[in-house]
Amino acid sequence: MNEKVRVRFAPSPTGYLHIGGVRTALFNWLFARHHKGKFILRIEDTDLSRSTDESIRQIIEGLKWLGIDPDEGPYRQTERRDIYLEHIERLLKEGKAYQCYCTPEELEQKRKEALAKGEKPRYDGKCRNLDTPPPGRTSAVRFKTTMEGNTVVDDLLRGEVVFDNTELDDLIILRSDGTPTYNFVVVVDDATMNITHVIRGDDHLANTPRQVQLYHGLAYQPPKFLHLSMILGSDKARLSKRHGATSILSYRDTGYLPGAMINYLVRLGWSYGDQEIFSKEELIEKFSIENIGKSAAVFNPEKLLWLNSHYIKTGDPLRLASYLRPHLLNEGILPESQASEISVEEIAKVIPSLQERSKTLIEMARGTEFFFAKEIQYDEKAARKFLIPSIVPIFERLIHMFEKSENFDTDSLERIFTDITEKQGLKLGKIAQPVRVALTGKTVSPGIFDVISLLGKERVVERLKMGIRYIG
RNA sequence: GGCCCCAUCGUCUAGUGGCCUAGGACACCAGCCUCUCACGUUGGCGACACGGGUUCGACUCCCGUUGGGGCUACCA
Repeated sequence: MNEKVRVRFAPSPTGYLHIGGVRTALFNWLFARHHKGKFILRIEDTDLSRSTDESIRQIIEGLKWLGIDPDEGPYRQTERRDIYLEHIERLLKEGKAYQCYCTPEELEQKRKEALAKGEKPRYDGKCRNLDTPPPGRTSAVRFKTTMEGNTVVDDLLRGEVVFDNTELDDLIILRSDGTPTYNFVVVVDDATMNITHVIRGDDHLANTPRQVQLYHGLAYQPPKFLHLSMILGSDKARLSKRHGATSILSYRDTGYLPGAMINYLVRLGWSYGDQEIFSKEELIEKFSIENIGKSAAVFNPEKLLWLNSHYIKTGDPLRLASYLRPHLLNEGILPESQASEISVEEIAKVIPSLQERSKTLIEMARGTEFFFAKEIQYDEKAARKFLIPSIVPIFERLIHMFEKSENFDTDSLERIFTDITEKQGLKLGKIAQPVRVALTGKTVSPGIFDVISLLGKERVVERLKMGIRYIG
């Protein structure tokens, strides 16, 4: 690993960027950063019919949100067509590949027959030694696979994985429409981009012997391989839409912090003793292949939530404020005009009062309503229960005390409340709840002294008076 | 079906032949704290898939079984 490390993340833009892909990207990125190497983003868009620009946009946006920044790319395979054709030409010239005139329909037919007989469907090599091409047919190009002996994949995680070459067949490297196929371009790309380590999902392991043969055919040195185990859903099936949100951006949009996401994902398949919490810098320093696990991991939303709440709890209010702003807008707490104008400093003021009681930024956004709302709405049940005539004298007393109080910090406020509860022989709860409802409209809020202090004398007095008017 | 990978609490994992009466974290349950909701805190529940070897000694090594996952396309 003293050579310059070059790794890549190579998603296909055929849907949203999902959790599993992000974990792969993260491991590649950490590996590159740890070894001071390069992390390259490459879009595998050889399947024209399924690739979309929207998907590419989402991949880039998702990685950006998480701070998984590429050093090179995004490269797009559709832009590297000439390179692939050159390589195909070379194989053809060297007799290592050949034109295949079989139609997809014929192939499909043969596959069905093989399956029906309980055999493994393999290409029968019909066109392999054809002297005269059948007229009027388009052709695809197949690679001449070596079918004797075996191919060994040397995997950094799993050791030597041996495949019997009789399991393989001549794979198509150029479709009849002139576009190259995945197993071929991935080899050409990784070779020509000087990728040193291919770290990717387990689902690619079984295709790797084909790729190894291609490396040999092309006279390229294969990279080191490392196949990560999959991330599964709660039913142990491969993670998919059925398991709920799997798009990385949906986590951003539902109030998760990128640091929490990274911290969660890295622990799916990697560990460092008993440690659970890692900063990015720490991960870069500590990440190593030796501590990657071999077994598949089940995605556990509860633990992600816990990590998110941890990061909210311990986060810097100013930083949290910038993440909170879009949710303030989305939740309708602040109108668009105001949301863009208000400073992070202003937003950050309320945040400490909510850090301990918010598991997501959405929860936090909702919790700020008392602070940002011009006029508060009473929750009907709360008002009926707590805004009752017997509380009016207390409110009046509080208004009086607040108005003559010079300090409005939580300590001074607590003294005012203690004074009242002692004189009246009441428990704090007896007056805190009605005050809470008068000030926030709800029975749930940050600590009452925090609420009062944050709101400031003027608004507190105003809302208490409004409460009195409501009662009377 | 064939081939390949994997196997410690419900979940993520520590464990690299004696340190294990198997540790931590999430979740769950109970107590404490308390102005609401939370936070916090204390305790509890809870696993080496099974069967054979190897060894003085296996969670750790080997084989098999079972279970799960992946691949088996002119998808990636």
